[in-house]
Formats: sequence, C-alpha cells, structure tokens
Amino acid sequence: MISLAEENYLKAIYSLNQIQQGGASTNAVAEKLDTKASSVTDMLKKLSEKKLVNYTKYQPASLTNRGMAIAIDVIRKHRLWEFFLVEKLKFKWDEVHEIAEQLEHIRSSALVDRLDSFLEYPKFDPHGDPIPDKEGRINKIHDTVLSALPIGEEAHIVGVKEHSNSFLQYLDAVKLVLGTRVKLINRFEFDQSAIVQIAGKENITISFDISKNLYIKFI
Amino acid sequence: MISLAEENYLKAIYSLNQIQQGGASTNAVAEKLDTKASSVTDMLKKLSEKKLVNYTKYQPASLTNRGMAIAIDVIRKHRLWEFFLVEKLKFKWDEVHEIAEQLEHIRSSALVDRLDSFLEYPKFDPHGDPIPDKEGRINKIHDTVLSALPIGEEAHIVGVKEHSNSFLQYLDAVKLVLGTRVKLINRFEFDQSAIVQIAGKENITISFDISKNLYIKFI
DNA sequence: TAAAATTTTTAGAGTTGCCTAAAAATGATT
DNA sequence: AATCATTTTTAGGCAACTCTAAAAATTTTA
Ligand SMILES: [Mn+2]
Ligand SMILES: [Mn+2]
Ligand SMILES: [Mn+2]
Ligand SMILES: [Mn+2]
Repeated sequence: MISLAEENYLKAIYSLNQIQQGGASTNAVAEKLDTKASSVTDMLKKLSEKKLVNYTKYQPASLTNRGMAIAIDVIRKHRLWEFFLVEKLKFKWDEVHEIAEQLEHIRSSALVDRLDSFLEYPKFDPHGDPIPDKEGRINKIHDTVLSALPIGEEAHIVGVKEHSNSFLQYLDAVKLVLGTRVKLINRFEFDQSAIVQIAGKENITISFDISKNLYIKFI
Repeated sequence: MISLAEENYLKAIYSLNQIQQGGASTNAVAEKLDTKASSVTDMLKKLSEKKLVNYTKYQPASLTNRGMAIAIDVIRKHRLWEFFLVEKLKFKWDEVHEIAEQLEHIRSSALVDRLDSFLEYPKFDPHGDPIPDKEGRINKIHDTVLSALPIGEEAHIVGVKEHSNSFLQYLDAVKLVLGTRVKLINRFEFDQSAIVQIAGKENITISFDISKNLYIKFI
C-alpha cells in the first residue's frame, strides 16, 4: 500500500528527473515538496526498501519501473481531474491545481477509467500538459517555446512551462491562452522582449520571461 | 484544522445520534468506525477539547453546533459525490459508497458549490438519502417503511435503510429500485413476509428483513 | 445489594511522517 | 593537499492515530 506522502514523493522525483538539471537530489526534492532535507532522506530510504526508488547515499534518486508506473498513474489522475474541473465545473485554469493535488490521491481504478470516458479521453490538461493513458503511455512533452519563434513566423500557444497562478492570470489578462494564434512581429536584442500579434489582431509586447515559458507549435 | 480521522468520527457520532438507539456510546462508535474502544476514548477527548463534541466520561457523546455543521458538510459532500458517480459516471448504486468515503474529505468549498450546480442541485442521493444544502439544511429523513404498508395499498420506493452491497444487489435483481411503484398484495402473519406487485406487473414474495429496510411514500 | 458481566478508560507502546541540531561526506577553492 | 562551503545523513524527538492489556466504572443478574 502506497501512502499519500509516498505518492507525492514519487511524483516529485518523477518531475525532477524530467527537467534535466541535476535530477532528484535530496535538496531538490525537499524544495519541491516544501519539506526538510532530513525528511527526504528518511523517505528515500523507505521508498528504496519498497523498490520504488533507486537510491544510494549522497546520490540523486530515480524511479524504478514500479515507482514510475505509480507516479504516472498519479499524474494521470491529477491532469484528468484538472480537465474535469475546467471543462465541466467551469473553474479557471489558475484555480484547479490545488484541488487536483487532493483529488489525485483518490484510489479507484474504476473511477479513473469512467472519468476518462466521461471526459471523452482528453489528451491534454488545461495547461497543455499531456494526460497519460490507462496503460501509462504519455505524449512527449512540448519542447518549443515562444522565445524560439523566428521573427515573422506564426504559431499556436499549446502549453505553459511555468504553472504559477500569477503567470496564468497574466496570460488570461493579455489573452495569451491555450490555442491562441500568435505571430512574432519583432524581437529586441537588448532584453529579448518581443512584440507579438495576438489572434491576427492587436500587438502586445512581452518580456523574455513570458515568451520562454510558453510552449508553441508552428503553424 | 479538522483531520480526516476527526471528520470520520464526527460523521459517525452524527449518524449514531440520528438512529435512536443509545446514541454514540464508545463501543457504538468503535463498531461503526471499525476501530477499538480505547482509540475512540482518545478521540472523544480531543474532539471535546476542540468543542466539536459534548463528552463526559462514561456517557454517550453528542455533537456541538460546530461539530454538527462539520458533520453535515461532510455528509453533503458524500451524497453529492455519490449522485455524481451514479448520474454522470454511470456507476451502480452499490459501487459508489466506498469511493464517496474518500471524496467526502476533499477540501474546497468552491468545488462543492460548483459540483452542486453542475448536478443541478439534487435533493436525494442514489440511496434516497437527503442531500443537505449549502446552508446545512437537510430534508427530514424518510420514516415510513414497506413493512408498514397496509394490504391493498400502493406506494413508491423512495429510499433504503440498509446500505450493504448485498442488499442493494438483491434489490437490483428483483427490480425494487428507487422510484418503483409497489402494491401490497398480501402479508403472512407467521413471518411477516409479503407478496408485492412491482410496477403494476409481476408479483414477488419478500421477507420481513427486506420490507422493513425499504422506505416508501404512499401514493 | 453483592457478585458477575459488560463497558469504558488508562497506561504504555508502535507506526508514519515530520522537525531541529549536529555529524559526516562531498565538492569547490586556494 | 588542506581548507572552506555546501549537501546530505544521522540522532533524537514530537504529533497524530492506532493498538493491547490492565484497571476502573457502570450495569445487569441473582
Ligand atoms: Mn496541476
Ligand atoms: Mn496541469
Ligand atoms: Mn454512502
Ligand atoms: Mn448514499
């Protein structure tokens, strides 16, 4: 039996190993879960005993196949619930993460299957993150960002790299939501800020911090 | 902050005080929560400190106003989720209780409100139990049972008193589901078993154990 | 009403998951 | 290579919730 705390550790280790930067070091996991390094060491030992995590003292941790399957299952539930909250209950995309953090721990495979079917098997969550299927297969995560769009070219916004509420609210305010078509009008070398045309209409200026956190797909 | 365990104790005390039979004695609570009497004593002390429960040593416990409000809120969530699971996800009425036991602890008043609205403010859950509204107002629970229906009279099935899966599955099998119209054809004094006409069609014989656990409303 | 049966509480302890403080290991700097 | 800074682990402890065994209170029965 996997506890709620254990599920959260597995998810944290998974996501730290996705973004390539030192992987799941003790401190990185502690930071991610807002806990202390000593607590992480305790848990890594336990998860290692349970054969869910590969762990050797003083080294970053990684997931075993079993650990990976559990992490992906939790992520599947998180993203399906986020989709449900936005599509059916009409929450905004900056309001769902916290609730999904709770819902992702509900244990019932029948529930997940039926929810998936009720939602008509969505492929992406409200933030553009891919939803793993029943077998744990997961689409490659987006990798091209708006800051890499050449001047004069067009693309669609397909996801966000940064998930903070303030970022999501900013995007709502300037109408840079998922699905929006954008054209790169100009980019300034000085600070990499850019002028972007939104949905074939108005032009706005966005900072590098914005454009490097928006995933796009070329048209 | 109320923990998951505390919420379950409050709910147990609430329901033991509804059915009039000695109320929430230590042993009754232990039985209901499948735990030991000594654990119950500990928790009653804690809930009493928190002013959620009225408790004096060796006496059955009852809820304070604050404890009652919390219990009713948890029950509201339980029954709304059960309704969701049956109406939207197409679960059967004998499959939802266990899942709702988990979902009832999700903390977000916005979620409950939006779920209620999405479901169009249902008044009863799949077992005929009343769903409290946002303000905690709850319809009187049904009180007439099929065993009290006089011979020759008709009624609708509106709820179940017993919630076990085997009972619910039996009812499915003999088509004595919620909303069914029944007519009492005959009752045998010997064992109080009864012949019932179902939906104006076939007659079946049911034991006293069945008929005393079915809530009805006279036509 | 005294003994017996039952219920309830207390005492002591285990598990999980977290913490602080201190020790040990690792990595970077001279 | 020795020192310093950082990271990680260990040691010891706390809170929530649970348990078993034993003691105390209450209720039932004779
Ligand atoms: Mn999320
Ligand atoms: Mn998301
Ligand atoms: Mn239920
Ligand atoms: Mn119910």
